[in-house]
Amino acid sequence: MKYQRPKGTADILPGESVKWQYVEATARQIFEAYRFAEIRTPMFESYEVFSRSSGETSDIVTKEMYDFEDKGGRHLALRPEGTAGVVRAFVENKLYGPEFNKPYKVYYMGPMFRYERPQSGRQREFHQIGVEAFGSESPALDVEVIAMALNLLQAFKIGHLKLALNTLGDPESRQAYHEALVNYLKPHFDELSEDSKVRLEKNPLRVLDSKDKKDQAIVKGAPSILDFLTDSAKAHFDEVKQLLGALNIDYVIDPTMVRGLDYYNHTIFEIMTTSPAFGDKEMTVIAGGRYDGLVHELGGPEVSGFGFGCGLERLLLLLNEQVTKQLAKQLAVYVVGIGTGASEATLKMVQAIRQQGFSADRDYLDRKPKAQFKSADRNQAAVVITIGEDEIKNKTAQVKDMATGIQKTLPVATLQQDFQKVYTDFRNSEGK
RNA sequence: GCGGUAUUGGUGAAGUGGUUAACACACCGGUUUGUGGCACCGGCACACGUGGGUUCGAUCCCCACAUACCGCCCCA
Repeated sequence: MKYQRPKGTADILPGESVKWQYVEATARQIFEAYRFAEIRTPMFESYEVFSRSSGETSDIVTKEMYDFEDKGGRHLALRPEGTAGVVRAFVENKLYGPEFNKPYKVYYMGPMFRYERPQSGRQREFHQIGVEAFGSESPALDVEVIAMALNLLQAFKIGHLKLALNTLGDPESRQAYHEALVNYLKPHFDELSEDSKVRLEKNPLRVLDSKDKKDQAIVKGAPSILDFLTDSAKAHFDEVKQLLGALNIDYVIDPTMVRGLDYYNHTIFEIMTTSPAFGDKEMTVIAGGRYDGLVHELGGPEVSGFGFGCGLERLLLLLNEQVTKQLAKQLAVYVVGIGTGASEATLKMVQAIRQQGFSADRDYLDRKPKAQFKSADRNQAAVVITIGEDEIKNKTAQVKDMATGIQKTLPVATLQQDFQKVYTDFRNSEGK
């Protein structure tokens, strides 16, 4: 094959795209119930928007960004995640101004790009649905957004959900913990895996997340972030837990959960699920948290933020057949033309029906009636209209209800002027 | 970026160093004249991811590359 799509990208074909439309439409519905409004930001931004927000040393910035110089010498990057661009837009458009509702709540959906090794549910161009809420430090906001994330997944009937919760505390808590963790790990340095030795230098919290057995044994004895929270950080987290309880939302505290992006603090969460699609292993579908310093970091005032990102490809892998089956679009009318002379009449008929708001299709390959009926059947046509020489002569057409097999002869004029009536008449007779 | 597995028609796949690359599904056509199912018959691979090499000869052996999938890193 001469041309192939770039590594890690996908063509979303008809049949697949209906699922995307369904997921996107459902998400919009839910978000709007929570009063989030859509924001659309560019697919690429100035490189610094991402390097500043995600952290200069984060993996995303150092090895996964698609960055390039444009013809004007600007250093740009394809967005690897959604939050940074939204925050930039929030600041640039001064959405923190007094005339806007607080919290300022937005959602987005679209492609993201990360240069990494593709795997199931993980691509170089992938899609996220995400939300951000700015301007409230209330734990109630944390909980509401988490609840919305759960709502989203529940709307798709995805089971085996697990909400994992942790807090990174405020900068003060974080620094104290950072120190304690490093002090704990240093004496074990030689026992750590090669990966973790590097992590200890770059981002010690990552060691907590190691999949290496020996590392995990060491981590077991490590201090917990929860013991290093300042009073206010602890109060925030306690309130979050209490409110989740008030909504009867189950969660598990995972003090070893960390984040790939540097901008998070306080509450962080992940929603995971197990599915055959991921080899029955746990896979994170939604992840998010609080990022109180980020708006300021990107040049805005001290405005807090809370949001999450949802991996669409991963979500799609979880949609079960029951949900997707009912998505097939039914064809209202298939027009069968018999004989070469019928093409004009057939064309006029499909056009007239389409103009009345119904879907209509026909044959374009001069196939025999039997083959045309087969197509009608395959397309799940509700009604077939047949036009042959006799019908043309008499200005009539055969109209057949495919479910019952009942066929009537009707004037062409009726079909072209009031197909709605014909259609509902058929539907009613089916009910009986 | 590292390690592993895979790559045959529209799809699922079988197969061998050597004249015709199984089988099934799908699709198209037919089984007499204008109607959806079933049955039966027939058709359907510029040749086995791409490029090199070994060989008298390779889809089957070797190398490189590409892509997919799995594990690691990381992550949605």
